[in-house]
Amino acid sequence: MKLLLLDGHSLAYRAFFALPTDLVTSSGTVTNAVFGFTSMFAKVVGDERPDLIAVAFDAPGGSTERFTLDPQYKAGRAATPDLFRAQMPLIREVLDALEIQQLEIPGVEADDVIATLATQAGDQGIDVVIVTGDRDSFQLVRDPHIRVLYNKRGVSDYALYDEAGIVERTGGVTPTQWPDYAALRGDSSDNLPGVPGIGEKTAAKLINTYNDLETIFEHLDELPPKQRTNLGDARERVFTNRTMTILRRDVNCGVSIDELKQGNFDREAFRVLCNQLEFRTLLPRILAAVGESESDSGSDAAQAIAFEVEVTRGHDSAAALSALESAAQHDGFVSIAGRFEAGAGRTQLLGIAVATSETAAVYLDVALLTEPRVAQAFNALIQDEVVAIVAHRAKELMHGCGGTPWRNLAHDTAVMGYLVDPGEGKYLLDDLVQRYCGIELTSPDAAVGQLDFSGDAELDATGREAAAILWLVTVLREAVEARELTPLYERFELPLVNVLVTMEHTGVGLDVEFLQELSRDLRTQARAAETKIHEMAGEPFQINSVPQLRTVLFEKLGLTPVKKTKTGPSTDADSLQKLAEEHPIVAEILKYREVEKLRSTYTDALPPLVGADGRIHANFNQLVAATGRISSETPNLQNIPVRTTAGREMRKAFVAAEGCVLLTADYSQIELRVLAHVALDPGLVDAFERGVDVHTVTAAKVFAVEEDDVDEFQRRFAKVVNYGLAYGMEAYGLGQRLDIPTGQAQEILDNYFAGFPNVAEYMKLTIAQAKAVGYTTTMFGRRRQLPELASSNFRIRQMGERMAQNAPVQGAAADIFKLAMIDCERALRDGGYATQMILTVHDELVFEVPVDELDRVQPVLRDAMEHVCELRVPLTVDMGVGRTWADCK
DNA sequence: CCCAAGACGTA
DNA sequence: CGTACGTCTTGGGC
Repeated sequence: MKLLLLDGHSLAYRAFFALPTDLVTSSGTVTNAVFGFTSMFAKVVGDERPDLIAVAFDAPGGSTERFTLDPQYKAGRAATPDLFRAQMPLIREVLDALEIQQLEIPGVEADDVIATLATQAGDQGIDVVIVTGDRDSFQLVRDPHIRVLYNKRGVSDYALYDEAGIVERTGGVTPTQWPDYAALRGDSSDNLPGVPGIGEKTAAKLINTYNDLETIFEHLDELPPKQRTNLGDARERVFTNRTMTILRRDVNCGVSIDELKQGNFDREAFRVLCNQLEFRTLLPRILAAVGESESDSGSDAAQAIAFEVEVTRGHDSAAALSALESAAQHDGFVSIAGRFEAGAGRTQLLGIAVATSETAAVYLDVALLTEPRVAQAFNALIQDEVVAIVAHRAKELMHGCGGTPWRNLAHDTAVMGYLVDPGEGKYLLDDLVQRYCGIELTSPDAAVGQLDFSGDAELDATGREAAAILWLVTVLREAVEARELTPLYERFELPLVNVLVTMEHTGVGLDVEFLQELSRDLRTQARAAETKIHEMAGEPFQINSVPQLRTVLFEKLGLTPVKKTKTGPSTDADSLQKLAEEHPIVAEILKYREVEKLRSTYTDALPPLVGADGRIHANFNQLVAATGRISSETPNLQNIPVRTTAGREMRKAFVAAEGCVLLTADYSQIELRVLAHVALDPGLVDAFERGVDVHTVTAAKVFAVEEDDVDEFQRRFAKVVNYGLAYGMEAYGLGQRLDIPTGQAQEILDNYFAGFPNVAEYMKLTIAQAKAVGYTTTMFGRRRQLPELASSNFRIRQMGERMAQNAPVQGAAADIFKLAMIDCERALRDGGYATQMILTVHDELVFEVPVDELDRVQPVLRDAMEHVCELRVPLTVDMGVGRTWADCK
């Protein structure tokens, strides 16, 4: 006998956030949560085949009991988005149609209902599986009968926990100990504060050592001083937390266990409902999972989505040759997956798998690939303009294969995943395959963790990846197309992969000796500052340590705190600046910070990253920034100092190769120009068309003076306003920034919006539109999902509004810039230039140019950049030339 | 070896 | 109480 208990609210909520809200019926009903929940339901029912099922829902008011104990319970929690709430009745309707028992007990949460039923059933020797995304259910697990099927994330990622599983997952905490553990750790989503300094790890350790809260508090004296005081202070809170976390097992549910049988449902009625919801693929899955499907024999096949891949290993060059040659003849997508020693793209490639069908792949060891004839065949494959190559994170694979671009790259599934939801995060192949295709990529062998000494499992995995990419391509193409992202994908993102791989492969020359000398100099300066600081403080201490610095400044020397962080007064540069008058130590600290920052982040961190070729090869990441920008890591070459004189020195270390110079090309005020274009503001457009300084024009409007009479001070204010605006800045922030009263800042803003009325209008419209659809769009169609806008939490919603104002502007600038990179690269290639693009910094490109082609290439690049697209205002590019980056002025 | 917090570099 | 990033040091802990 098996009972399945589902937490309806928790699962539906997970589904809602896992799936895009543009899952709508043709009549406009958003169905992502219904679809996701039903899909989850079909999967677990199909997998578990329970005899009894019940779905519990939270009572509308929540738990009366917990609320009485702590009025703050679940306070501050984002109200359920309207789009979600509207779908709950539909979920109930689906379950009704399936004749599944639903329980909603007034004054009680779903958890407690489940706890009660699970305990009753367990006592009767019935096997219970609890399906939920709420970890508090872990306390219910009891061998051998009660287990939790925990929804880790998304709609298809689950883990089934028995007692041992819980212990393993939590780092030693047993189900019985769960409430004590959770009480220490707190629960931010339920607004139960934990103990400062005690996170999951520490809580688990304490529970492991002392077993329960009572014992911990009896042995406080054995703990480190910090923990002791923190625990002591939080004592009452912690015990309340525990009471709140313990689930009730005495709820009067009004049903007995044996009544939780699925009723005889009306298949036709259900079919009609599915049609209304436009669940085409779901209908057969549900029917297969629940009760016998139409054709009994086919039921198993329908629910388990088979993903068998036959991976063969090419053992010799003949096998490799024939595999590569037949791939080259293939009339359709050819997918390639790579296996790397460690990090993809940055370490040795061990082998590749090639697939031309969704069920078979060939794995080739890198040793084979280096044999001349095989290498030739492989090169033919990746360079052949007719063959359509698809890959996942193609750029990394290209690096593994020698760092040259693949002109026949037809698709990159990671890039598509990014475009569909650029905030999602990692775009792991197995995640995408699971989400979009409903397929478990990990092979059954790997899943059970079999030890494997032959390495065959890894080859197998690479082969499966190659095959899975072919599954994914089709589905993602549809997803991209459905969101009208195809032009952006084909014209911008996909060609960019080749530009980036070339740029990363080329790298930038670094003068290591220069940096080492600079490092010595900085170290001396730091020492000098350090000595003075320690003298003035009257004792030596770690200046880099914020807690220690706080003690010295605000306790010992009695300085006045300016602003606070959540752990104490802030010591950031802004605050310290304001304290400079109070004590001479402040200036020295600022100095110390400055030189130490430069030393640790630049002069000392960069040289170890230089490759065998004497150059730095950063990783320019196309898939991280939610707005569409490119980011740079290991190292970050997009934050090399430039604002201060001392900082700018760093740029002298970035040097052109022998016979070359560096050429920088940066868009002048690209974001403001984008704003002028999209807002179609006459004042802004006019300023850019006249080619005058936009900050001066702004200053004239804001301070009501003639443009000729604007002074430096007014211009500086105007500049802050201009940029702050694109970030959704308000009066308070502007005031802080300019060190003026909020009222005065408000006046400036009012004047601004009076002077540029369309900007105000545009911002309002943008926010309203984003709220209506749940995402923003750039002028080139790039989307950014903004779930924050649906939050009931004021602060989060406001943050969402600022992001909504910024994303279309920053994003469009990024779009334009990416197009410029592509066009520049093409111009260089078509013109047969030896010039290389080596850096990209949001609105600036750096090229390495052979001296003898500088005069010819400069206008070519300028033209490519300035005419990359047609805006209502001109795009202008400033260029600089020099031996080092610092000299490019 | 890992994590969080705070600080700070860039556009 | 201004967006978007990546990296460093500390301090605590595993």
